[in-house]
Amino acid sequence: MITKKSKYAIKALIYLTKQEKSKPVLIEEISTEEKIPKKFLEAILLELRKAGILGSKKGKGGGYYLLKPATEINMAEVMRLFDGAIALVPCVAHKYYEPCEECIDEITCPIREVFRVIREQTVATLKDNTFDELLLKEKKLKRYRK
Amino acid sequence: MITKKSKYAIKALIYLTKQEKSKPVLIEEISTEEKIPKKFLEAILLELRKAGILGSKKGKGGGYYLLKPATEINMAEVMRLFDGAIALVPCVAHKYYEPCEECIDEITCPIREVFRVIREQTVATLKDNTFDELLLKEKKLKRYRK
DNA sequence: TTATTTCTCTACTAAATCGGTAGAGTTTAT
DNA sequence: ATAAACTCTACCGATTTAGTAGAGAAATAA
Repeated sequence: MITKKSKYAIKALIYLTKQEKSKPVLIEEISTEEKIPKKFLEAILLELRKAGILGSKKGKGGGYYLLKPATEINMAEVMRLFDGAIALVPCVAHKYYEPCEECIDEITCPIREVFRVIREQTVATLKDNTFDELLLKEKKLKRYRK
Repeated sequence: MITKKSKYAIKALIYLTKQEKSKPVLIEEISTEEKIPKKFLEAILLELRKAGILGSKKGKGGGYYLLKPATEINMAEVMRLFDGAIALVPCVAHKYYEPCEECIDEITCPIREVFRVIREQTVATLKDNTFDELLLKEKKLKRYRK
């Protein structure tokens, strides 16, 4: 399962994607609109800023805003930031590779093969979903509901 | 990430798949051969028995054995048993569905759409991998190494 | 029938992670 | 100078993970 941090981060980024670009949005506003505990959200937005995804401005008229266009931020990037590896076993992780401690022979491990495929599928899907794509999806879903 | 319990369970099942069927194998043997802590493995095998995947026999000549043919046990089943939902968010889980607490509108949630696709891909891959398929994969990998 | 073998069950525990909260500090605009 | 905002450090309770300990029950063999 994904952590709440990741889910909150994705929601906050969707919210920011909807705004007029470069206009800073208050933590407070995102917190109430998206129902994310404010203090927790603070930490999340800070991490997104340190990762170069968001920019911030202090003082009156301050807040957070997207640094990159929404076409260049995807779900894989965000999830890796907050949850670490996307892979289900460390030995097939890309950015966070580690041998499985209890593994006897990585090269001939059939479990590894399966999880390698799953990781590739998952990462591909997450990368396809940039934040503008997510907005598009939401619009489509809202049309269908009517 | 998958838990060690799941990984150990899969390894133990692969080991049992390799044995002459219906011949019980000692916990001790699986533990030393697959390098799984014995006491921990006991709990795992017990759970597999309660799930109807393994049978057991007590006393001398006892041990654990597969109850179903290896073509009818797959990785999805095992992982669900030990780790619960395969989905990355509860709202797209199949066997373990729960609404996301912080979700405002499930029907128009674009995040949900993405995770629904990922869950479908992952489950399909895990289901394809029955234990006889895993054995086959291992054989192929061993051939290639030579 | 008694000893031995082997699985079964309950209870505990140490460490890590998750999902936060508290509060002081720093920067910027007015 | 003051108020508005983000920034940073430190903490905390609950849950989960990865085990361990030890007694019990059933089956077999002597």
